Amino acid sequence: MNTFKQIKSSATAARIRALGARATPARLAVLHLLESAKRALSHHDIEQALDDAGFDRVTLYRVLDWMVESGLAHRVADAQRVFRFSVAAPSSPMHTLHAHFRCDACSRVFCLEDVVVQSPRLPAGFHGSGVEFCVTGHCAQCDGNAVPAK
Amino acid sequence: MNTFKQIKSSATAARIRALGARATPARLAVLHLLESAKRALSHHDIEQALDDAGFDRVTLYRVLDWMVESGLAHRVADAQRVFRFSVAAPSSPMHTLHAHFRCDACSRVFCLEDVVVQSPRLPAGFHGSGVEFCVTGHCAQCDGNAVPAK
DNA sequence: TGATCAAATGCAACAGAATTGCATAAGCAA
DNA sequence: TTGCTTATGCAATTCTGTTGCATTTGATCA
Repeated sequence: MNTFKQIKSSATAARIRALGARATPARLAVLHLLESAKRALSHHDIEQALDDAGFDRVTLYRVLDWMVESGLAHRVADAQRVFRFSVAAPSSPMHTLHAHFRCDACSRVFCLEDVVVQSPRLPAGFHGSGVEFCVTGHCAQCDGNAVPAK
Repeated sequence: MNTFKQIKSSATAARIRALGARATPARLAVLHLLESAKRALSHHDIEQALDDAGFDRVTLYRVLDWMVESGLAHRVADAQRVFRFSVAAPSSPMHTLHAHFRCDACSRVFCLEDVVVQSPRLPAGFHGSGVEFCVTGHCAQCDGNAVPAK
């Protein structure tokens, strides 16, 4: 397992400093976690995954807020009205054409990378700047299983 | 303003009784309100709109739960992780192909009646049963105004 | 009408997610 | 290493929604 010292000079740390922010352990850990996750994580997921490091709950909230503000991550409210976070694709011009899949059984949220979302025609006077698109159903692990995955 | 007596035998009341439920003042009031609203209302919106009647907070929550259960209304979690409710179109087979517009300025949610949403292709093993589609931006009243509409 | 009874309500307490204030700790530039 | 600004940790609070339970009431039937 990497210590803070070891990853302090990593590309991730440089990316954080390039934004004018400090490369702190909490930011490095959360960013690494989100980058390695294939799905959108809740604050609770992140807290459990980084339990060893012992970050304060509020610190994680603030790191996530900062990531969303600086464009490193997306934030969506899931059906249980809990925020979920996923890394923003660096190439994506706006984090607006993002699609998700939420499993009704295990409540996990997956990013649908290759789904193209187009904005529909809107009523007169309305101007759209972003689109949220979420499909619900059963994920590959839960489909056909009585017991939800993990 | 209509008294409870006056609207007790209305078509709305009959619709409620047809579902095997009692036509109570709270249900009539909420149903009337949602039917006359052009947008999805939060519990807070509803509480304020029906302030005169003095319904308890919990009663409104339970009426809304009942409406969703019996198919009279849709419920979605908005970007601020607040539930919003809108009447279900009686003809609509499933409340899955529903599209919304959320104003970034005033946070109100509008129903986009005529937008057709189709489910995208999903990864192997995934099975979708519903779709949520929400466009964000500025509504007709807030567009170009510095101060958000009410 | 009036009695009856399950369904609905009101009140209080609770629960979970997220935010705010403030004193302390720590990253990083000089 | 020093100093300053940013980030963190802790406690308390807000906001949204839920649960338990005693009381009231809508609708049925005599």
